[in-house]
Amino acid sequence: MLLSLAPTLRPMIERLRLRADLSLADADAVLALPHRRTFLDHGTYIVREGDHVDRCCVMLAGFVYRHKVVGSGARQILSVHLRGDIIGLQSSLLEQADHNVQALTRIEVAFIPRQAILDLCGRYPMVARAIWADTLVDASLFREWIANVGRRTARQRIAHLFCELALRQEAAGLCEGPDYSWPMTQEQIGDATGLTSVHVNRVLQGLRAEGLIRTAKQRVTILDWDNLQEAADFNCAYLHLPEADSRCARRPSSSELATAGSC
Amino acid sequence: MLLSLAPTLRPMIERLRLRADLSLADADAVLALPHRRTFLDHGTYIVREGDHVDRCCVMLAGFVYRHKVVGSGARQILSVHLRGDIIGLQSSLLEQADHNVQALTRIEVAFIPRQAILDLCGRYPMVARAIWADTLVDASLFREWIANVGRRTARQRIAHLFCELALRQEAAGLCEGPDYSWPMTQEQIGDATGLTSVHVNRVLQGLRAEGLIRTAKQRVTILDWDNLQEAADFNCAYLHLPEADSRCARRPSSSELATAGSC
DNA sequence: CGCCCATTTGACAGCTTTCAAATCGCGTGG
DNA sequence: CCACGCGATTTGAAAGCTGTCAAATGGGCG
Repeated sequence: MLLSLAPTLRPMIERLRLRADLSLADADAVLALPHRRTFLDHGTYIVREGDHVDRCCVMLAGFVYRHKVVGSGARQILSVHLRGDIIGLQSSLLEQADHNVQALTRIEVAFIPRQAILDLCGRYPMVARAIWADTLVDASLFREWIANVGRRTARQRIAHLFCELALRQEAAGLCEGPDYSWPMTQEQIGDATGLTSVHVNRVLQGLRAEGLIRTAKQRVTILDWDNLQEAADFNCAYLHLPEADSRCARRPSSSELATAGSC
Repeated sequence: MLLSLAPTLRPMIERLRLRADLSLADADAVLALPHRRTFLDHGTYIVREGDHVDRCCVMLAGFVYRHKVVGSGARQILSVHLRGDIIGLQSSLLEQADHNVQALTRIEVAFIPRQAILDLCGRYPMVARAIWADTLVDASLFREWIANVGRRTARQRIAHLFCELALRQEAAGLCEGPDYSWPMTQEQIGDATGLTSVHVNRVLQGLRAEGLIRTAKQRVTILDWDNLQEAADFNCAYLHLPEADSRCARRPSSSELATAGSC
């Protein structure tokens, strides 16, 4: 059942299995994809706006973020990505990249040639469907972010970002209780939520004072999930996580998590 | 070369041809898709958040918009769609719809069963690739909108919306000079840009006073494209319109358009 | 002619931004 | 082990863009 030889791309399989029912043959074909595994330092650009990209990138460890720079020089972060996420498909099917992708932390990734992906999709329809579905989930997150920066208060936006990254880390099997890694500075939180770092700082102080979160260096502890979720106006449906359906509206509290063994 | 029988889905072919090189066989297969053509009144919901959707929808005429409603009751418009756009693929590959799709005007659409699309994609890889690429362009627009509501001023956001819809109408072959149909009320412009209708009204007055645009009922005239584009911080690269490459950074002025015959 | 929705207008409150400047945290070098 | 350096976090005060709340005006349609 589990695959043997150098399963570098296993995070990719795990992800695609969430998006469609893959047969063993499908999974083997994915694992057999040609790829180059590498480590990259914090700050490294994976894609630059305007680039012509001919490969995609599977996240194995660490965090990256997509962003755009507007005319005034301000930066807008568009999404954050972690283990299992597949990025750069956009850029590889389209003419040129319309945004930047940059490492938020030191990362481990696998680069897969664009043509290998296209060939795979041509021969394994269910894999194609899974990858396509994954890009559609990507788009769903973008839509939620539009609503987040467009119609929520600063407090809600920031709390929402915490909820999203926490749940996605859980889904990727990265969590250990209510404690999550937190790769963003306050300035980056601002760039993700359309706020200034100064204001982010003040809102963060509020969330801490209310006992919703606790921050340490590079980590965050969610002390009160229920209230944080409410403060965030967060509904995880947009993440399209299978089996999250029932747990979603009211996700298990931190204490329940310990016994549920889901982490 | 041109196709004969009831080419209801021709707008879809024209769109997909922008996304990939389709053979005649590919095109015929698309035109042969089973579908139901219908007219729907302004305000009709095509997809509701939470729906389980089993069809997609090709726009033939009129405008629709996607939107979400946040906890406070405020609405955020996520995108506007016109002739040739294919919507509801998101909802048909994923479990349930994460946003609403509603008619902005009276519209003409063709509904295609989800399974027919999946079958088609399985048998015609280039069609699959074209449709996939089209959904990726969709995602690109979402990303630009995140940057728009997140990091631009009210004036830029609104001007940007005008630029986008103008260029997309041109690309769809809907325009007749610098005069475009404009299906949105000021309140809807606000919902699309994260502003209130009151403020939209004031900004609009500014744009008119500066001679950038002129609005009539349901229509807008772009009087000074170059300056509107500059006021909008608009760069059309994110639309991924073929051949717009060179015209993009500096698009032909209104006067040039008349002689270029591009409309 | 009258209703209803969209557009305007005014005054005022307020959430966020700006602009500095101080403090903190932490890896590095002496 | 401690000083240094630099980025990240905090803090303060003041300005400003945008929102809020009404109310008036305008335009289209039955």
